[in-house]
Amino acid sequence: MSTMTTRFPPSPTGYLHIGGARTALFNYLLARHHGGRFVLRIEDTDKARSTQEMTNAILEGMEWLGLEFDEGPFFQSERTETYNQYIDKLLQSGQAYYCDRTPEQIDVMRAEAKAKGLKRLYDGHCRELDLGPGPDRVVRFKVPRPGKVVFNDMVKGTVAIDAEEIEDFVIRRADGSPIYQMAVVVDDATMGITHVLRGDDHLSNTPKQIMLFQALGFPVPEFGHVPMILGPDKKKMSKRHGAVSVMVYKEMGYLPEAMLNYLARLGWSHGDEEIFSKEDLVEKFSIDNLGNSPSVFDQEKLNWLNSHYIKTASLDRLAPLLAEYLELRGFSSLDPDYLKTVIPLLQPRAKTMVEMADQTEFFVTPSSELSFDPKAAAKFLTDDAKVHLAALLSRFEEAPSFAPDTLENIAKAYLEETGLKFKAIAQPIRVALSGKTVSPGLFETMEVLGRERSFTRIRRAIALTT
RNA sequence: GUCCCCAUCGUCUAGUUCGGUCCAGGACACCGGCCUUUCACGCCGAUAACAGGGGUUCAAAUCCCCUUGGGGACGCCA
Repeated sequence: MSTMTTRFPPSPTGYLHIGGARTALFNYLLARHHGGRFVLRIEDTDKARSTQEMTNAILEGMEWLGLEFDEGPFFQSERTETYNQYIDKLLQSGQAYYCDRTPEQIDVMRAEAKAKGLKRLYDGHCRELDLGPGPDRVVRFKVPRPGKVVFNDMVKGTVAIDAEEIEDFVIRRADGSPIYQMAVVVDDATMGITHVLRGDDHLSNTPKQIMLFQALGFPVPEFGHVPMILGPDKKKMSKRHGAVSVMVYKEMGYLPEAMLNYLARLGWSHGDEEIFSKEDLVEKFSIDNLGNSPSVFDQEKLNWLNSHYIKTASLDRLAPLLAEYLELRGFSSLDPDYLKTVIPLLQPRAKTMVEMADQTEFFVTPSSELSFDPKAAAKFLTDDAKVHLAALLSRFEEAPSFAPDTLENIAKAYLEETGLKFKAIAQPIRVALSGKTVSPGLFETMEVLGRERSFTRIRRAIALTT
């Protein structure tokens, strides 16, 4: 029994999107779970649409998610000769043939077939013509007829397709370059791929590929087709929702561990469990637990997972990350130790790192530049409130310690003397400190800001003319 | 149109392999309440599904058939 080997074969004609990322994850997990190998192969046989930029983007996405591969990346564009050798083999053995029908002629043929209500498959015009090589001639695979391809899909069970449903498909273009189906089969065979786990959309390619494996005398790998991920409209994902680079999820403030966890649970489950680390997934992943109906991408659940991971992440992890997001909005050379005192106040409040960055802003904005939200100031920094702020300020200045408890006791003592309710002073203090009506707990905030910032800000609030 | 795949709460799903323990469990979201200095967190609670119809059976979410619905594929794209 050879080592289990899986692969992820993206085409560099687009970014690594949600669906691709999940496919990569499942293949990664399958290989890791069984102690096998995971191969990355870049399928760039379509020269016109493949770019280096996309290849880099895909690599970046996989790195972000932590999907390390054991071999590759291999590039199909560098293996043209190999593919052509196998195509020639097929030609020599009479399992493939040249065809001189032009794309235009084929189009006409398909249109006519459609008009007559027939299958719009290539009609096999050149199948028995025994044409030799020539300019503008493609090579087509001679689908064995009559015939039937039956295979046992790892997730869907037995799938059977009649050869009548499959046309003599092109395996080499007129320009001499090999086509996807050929490249995939040769690669999977020569790279020792034992298990092919991919999206549902490839199900109809499978019989073609199996025929190719057989014609070439290669062992046929195991196939598994995972249901697709749908958008909220239950249609195939569009740019509107997940069909963008997974890196935009990083930009939106998602943690890779949340993304990984979410992706794993889309179409896969392990009893009632919801939280899985990458290690958990490697340990628990099994094809048997894959679902077989399409699933809808739900950002709300991703949000929940993300806030979970934000709440449980270490300060050492979060501080540099937060600094990155803050830097994007112009805050540079921030003190990591200061951020580490801010973060605990924000962990239960931020669903994303972007939100955390939002909420961190007033902590890192220099007090002299802090602006007060006009509405908040008008409502809470009244003349009345300023009197109390001034009184409280002088008491806070005398505080023996700046611990939340101490501060709170000072405030309470003041309230008792004046007969005021906490609510009367809470928002004014908050607006003074943060410029806004929303912030973490007042006294924790003061502790983190420290004496100097706190006092400066309260003084500025008192001095503010509204 | 043809072929293939799929069908449990709004969403992700458990349960389907070996029908009974399921008047269907968990999670997210939503709603209500508690906590409370704002916003969150947290805690408690509620609403919510076996697409429909036929079978088989003492018994069906689980097996079979049909209908309906959804998805995918039909390229000298991958």
